[in-house]
Amino acid sequence: MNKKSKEKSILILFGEKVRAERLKQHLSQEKLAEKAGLHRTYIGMIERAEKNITLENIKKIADALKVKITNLFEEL
Amino acid sequence: MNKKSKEKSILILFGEKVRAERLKQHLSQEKLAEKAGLHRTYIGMIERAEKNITLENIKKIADALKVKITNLFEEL
DNA sequence: TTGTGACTTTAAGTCCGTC
DNA sequence: CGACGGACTTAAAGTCACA
Repeated sequence: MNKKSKEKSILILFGEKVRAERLKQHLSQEKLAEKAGLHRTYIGMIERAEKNITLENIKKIADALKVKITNLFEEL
Repeated sequence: MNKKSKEKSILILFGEKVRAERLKQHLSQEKLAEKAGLHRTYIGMIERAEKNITLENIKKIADALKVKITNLFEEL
């Protein structure tokens, strides 16, 4: 899986969801990273769909945002 | 993340969901692997929660099972 | 048909920084 | 605050032989 591939993928949709929810709560990437126990640069990479996130980290982010995982995949 | 850790995690719940759905459709791990474009043993590892699956592979499996991703996280 | 250990390759994920 | 890069460590991806 190439880091630079442009396919309109689930990763992009997921990143958009995370960003939208983060902004709605007025959190910086740094704050969200802190809450999720992840690194600040990594949150940015997820939002830009540069990394293929694992299930456990999906859960950490969902928890940090206080949303259900299903909310992050709504129209899928 | 230790392969042997016993934490009742999201990985276990996900594996159970996949197995339940696979059996409901009377598919072998091998058949599902073929449909998903993944390896036979890998599907087994996912069902037994030995691998922290990434989002793209979650999608492949959901597609192969013809279910929505949200269905695989229903009561989360 | 599935589980498991061993294994190599690739990518996830961290941490430093600059713009 | 966020995008992005380089270098790095750890873990996932992916495969195999055999139980």
